[in-house]
Amino acid sequence: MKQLLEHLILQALTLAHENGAIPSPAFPEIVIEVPKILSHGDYSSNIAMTSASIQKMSPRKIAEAIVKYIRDTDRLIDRMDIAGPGFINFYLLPGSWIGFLKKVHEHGTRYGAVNVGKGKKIQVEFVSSNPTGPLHVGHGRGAAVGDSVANILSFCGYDVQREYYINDSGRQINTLGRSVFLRYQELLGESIRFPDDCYQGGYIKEIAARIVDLKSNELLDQPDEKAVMFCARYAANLILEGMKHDLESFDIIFDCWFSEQGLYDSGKVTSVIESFRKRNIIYEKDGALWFDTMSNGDEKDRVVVRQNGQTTYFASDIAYHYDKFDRGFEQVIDVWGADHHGYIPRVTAAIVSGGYQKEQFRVILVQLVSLLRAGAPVAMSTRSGEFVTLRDVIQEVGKDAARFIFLTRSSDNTLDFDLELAKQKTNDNPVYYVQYVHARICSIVRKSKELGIKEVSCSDAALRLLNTAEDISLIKMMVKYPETVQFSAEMMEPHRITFYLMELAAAFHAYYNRRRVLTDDPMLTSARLHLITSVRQVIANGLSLLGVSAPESM
RNA sequence: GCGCCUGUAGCUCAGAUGGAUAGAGCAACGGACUUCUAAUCCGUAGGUCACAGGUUCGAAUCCUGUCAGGCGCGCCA
Repeated sequence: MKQLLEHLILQALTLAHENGAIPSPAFPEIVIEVPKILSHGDYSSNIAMTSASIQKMSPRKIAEAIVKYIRDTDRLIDRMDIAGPGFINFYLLPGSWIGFLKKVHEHGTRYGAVNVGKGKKIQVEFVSSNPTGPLHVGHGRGAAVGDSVANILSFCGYDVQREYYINDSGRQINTLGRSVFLRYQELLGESIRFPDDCYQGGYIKEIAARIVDLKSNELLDQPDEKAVMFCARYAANLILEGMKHDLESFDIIFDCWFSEQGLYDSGKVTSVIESFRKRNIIYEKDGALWFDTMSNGDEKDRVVVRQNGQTTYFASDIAYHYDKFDRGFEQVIDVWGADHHGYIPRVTAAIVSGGYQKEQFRVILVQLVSLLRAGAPVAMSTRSGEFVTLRDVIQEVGKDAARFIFLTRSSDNTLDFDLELAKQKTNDNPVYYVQYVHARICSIVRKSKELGIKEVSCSDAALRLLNTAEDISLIKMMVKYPETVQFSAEMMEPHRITFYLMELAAAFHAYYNRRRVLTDDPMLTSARLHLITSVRQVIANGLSLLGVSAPESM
């Protein structure tokens, strides 16, 4: 609809200029918006005001010229007003809405899909938690955001790949191995001293116990280094399997689990460093190798090879991001916890050094989650190993509630996740509010079938009966859906879908309480069935972008 | 000290490209089930958009500064 009005206005401007009503053929971008106040029309444009300085005319005069030259060939517009400082307000004929309503059923599960991606290969990397301990709520938020962004992009025509980067090399993995090996020794009766910098959680003991079952006391006879290595590999694999399992029960399936160690094994890390050396963008200082990130916007240069000869995490991360582009992705999205934000300039710098555009790389920062129970903070300490895992949360509140709640805030904001609230079936917990719409409509449809009403395609004459304020406002809400999806895709902000769904749900519940769907008038009944099944379709489509189910009954 | 995020109703938060009278939900108060699911709806009340300047026809939105809270500033990941 907006595009249509844009077209009409452009046409009017051109005509007005040709007929000498306005002097300049230069027109600013035409913006159509839905006024906040109903009495300001169905749509409005500020084009007359933005043109004022170019045309050197008063906004109202320009507006008059535009209105005069609008050629409404499709008979959509009831009337046009010029209001306030120069807004042009459009009031549509009630019948113009039915064309938009029909589109919902026409496009079905694809309704709302705007092809902005045009097949562009894009990768979304998210979660990427170190395999040194179970996933917690914070990872859950990253998972919900990443997966939903991937859903939305894919829906909008991007060729999307979901990837999980496994940090299976380096010091943390070694620490994991040491932690497990110590517990292993402890289980076999040796007296140990368990250092603070080792992983304290109970899961370490469980893993050690499994190794005892598997290997009995064999590892004790091996050199420590070898035993630690075995424990590290074994534990990391086990933890990774657990994460896969947890993520699957969160309905998240990755296309690729990418190993950091693999970058070392294939020599990619060393070859990247070698190429930097040849290009003189890497230099030696204080016995370490530094990469020049400062000339590309970082606040200082960064070490890639330490004094002790070991590469840093940054080194493999450079190789990793180059590898992404080598694999053909035109754009690369990383979903990170906000505590890593300081890392963005150096990775961006590395990407620019590699000859890529900085626009090809985008980080979605997700702020912290605080876990609460009935308003009181739940103690979370990785150090003591006492924390509520993502698995616990899913088990307690359910996948749908968890995913929905993670997406009820913009990622820029911290989020309080209250376990008691998430379980409650009230308005405080909007998942059910939205899902209830779907279930309610399914129930009406079931009822209609019991009454012998067949869901046949509905005539235009019947649809024209949808002319009450409630009917029109529901249809308007649905017309807004594709715009919402598109904007959500462009901004990579899934919470916009969440808020939209809550708004649509409110409009439907209001409708339900004021208008009966199943009436004595067969024509009206079929029209309203058509209307509400459209709402059901949009709710289902939106929920699927969030990764939340649409139940047929509740 | 520097960087990033946040500051909007009592509480939790929406407010893209600057637009008309700043919106929801919760909590409070008053109503609506002989009728398609009351996990619902309707109504009332609630605001110096942290503060101070600036930009312009017009600012919650853009710029500068200040204040408050969070996060980060390793040859850790």
